[in-house]
Amino acid sequence: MEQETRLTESRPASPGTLRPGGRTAKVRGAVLDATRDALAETGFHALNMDRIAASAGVGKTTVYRRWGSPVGLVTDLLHDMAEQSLPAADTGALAGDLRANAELVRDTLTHPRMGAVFHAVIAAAACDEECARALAGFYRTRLAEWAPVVARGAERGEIPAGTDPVELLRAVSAPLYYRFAVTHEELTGDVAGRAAEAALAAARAGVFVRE
Amino acid sequence: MEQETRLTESRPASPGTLRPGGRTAKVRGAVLDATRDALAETGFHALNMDRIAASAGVGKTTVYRRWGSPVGLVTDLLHDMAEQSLPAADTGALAGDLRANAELVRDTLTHPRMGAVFHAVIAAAACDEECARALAGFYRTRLAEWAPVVARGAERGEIPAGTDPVELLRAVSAPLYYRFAVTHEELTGDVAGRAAEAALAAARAGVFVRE
DNA sequence: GACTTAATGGAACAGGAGACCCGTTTGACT
DNA sequence: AGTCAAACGGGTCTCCTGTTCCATTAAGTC
Repeated sequence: MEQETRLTESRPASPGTLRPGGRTAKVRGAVLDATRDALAETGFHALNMDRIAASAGVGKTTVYRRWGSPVGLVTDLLHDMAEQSLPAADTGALAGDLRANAELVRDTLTHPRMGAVFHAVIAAAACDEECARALAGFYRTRLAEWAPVVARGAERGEIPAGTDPVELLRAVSAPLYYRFAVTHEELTGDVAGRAAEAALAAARAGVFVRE
Repeated sequence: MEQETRLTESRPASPGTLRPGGRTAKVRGAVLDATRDALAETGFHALNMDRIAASAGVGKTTVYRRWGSPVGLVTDLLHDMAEQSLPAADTGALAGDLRANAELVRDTLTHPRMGAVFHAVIAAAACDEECARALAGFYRTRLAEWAPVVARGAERGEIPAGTDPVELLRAVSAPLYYRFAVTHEELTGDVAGRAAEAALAAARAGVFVRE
């Protein structure tokens, strides 16, 4: 409860936003790096503010003041990730583009460092409303970046006109995230391939046409 | 770290397994009920061993001894859920059965009490290996219960022979869990319907045929 | 280059989580 | 019914988490 008030009042105009100079940015970089390391090594449940402060070479007061809690750290990590965007593929055929998208998701989730971060983000989002909103926003922008790929496919007539691009892209991601977050199965190349194929087959059948 | 040793040494032959008599079972029931309540009210991050003990009317020593941590509580809750199984549908047509499956998943995840439990379980599984295994086992049995439904559909020729039943069922669940756990979007009836339709379309196209 | 103020960091402090000890209760077995 | 062992529960103690206070450092501004 006090966690929630701290987060909502410290995020919009928190320390670091009014004076985004050299030191403040360095502190944030060091803390977020330390957070990534800690997540990769010991996971979200062991995320400890004091240890983060120590390994980032920063006063623990600062960490508590600016981030408030492990969930706050992960949420900020998410904001940081949202700022770096990767370009979408363009192989000339929708099947290839969707396959590339599925492989990108797979690579991210199986990456030893990134995978741990995503596990943490999902756990944190299940605990905290604000983190959930940040996560939703992250995927909204990520999917929007790839939407033109689907639109081009529709123009080429590979899928029915009126197909909802984002809905199709969600269908590609869903099987991968389902295995990653829910059943914790291994993400093989097969799984990614089938995710792309299944989504495309459904799109061709008109399941994602917006009425 | 000490959490891990405690869990591994207390779960396989923990108190309560050697003497599954009246009191022990009552204590477990009360504690798991209190856990469900707490999850529904305040979520996983606020799960507090002392408060659980108090609201279950049980000594906190007992809760610490038998479950060790919030993750342990949620893991046991999961074991408890795994024991109650619901019968699979049989509408006579695969499309209807898959739709029923999707609706069942949707009802579970949107159920105010159950939804909170699933959020907690997913968060706990992201933190703890043993909980992740328990969750994986839960879905293995759940999906196995529905596999005959798909097999009947294949016999009726509604999908290609050789279609992997579990793979098809995963495809139905995936979009729902993706929205539930990752993007935290609302699970409308539309979403469930499209999940079933898309999975069936992909199956008809032969995407889930085991080579 | 001096001034103002945001941000940092060290130290001390309070509160609560979690472990331990040991007496009590209760189920299982004869 | 009586015995034994297992599980429960109250009380206590310790250590860690998170907060507060204040001096120090360094951005931004003139």
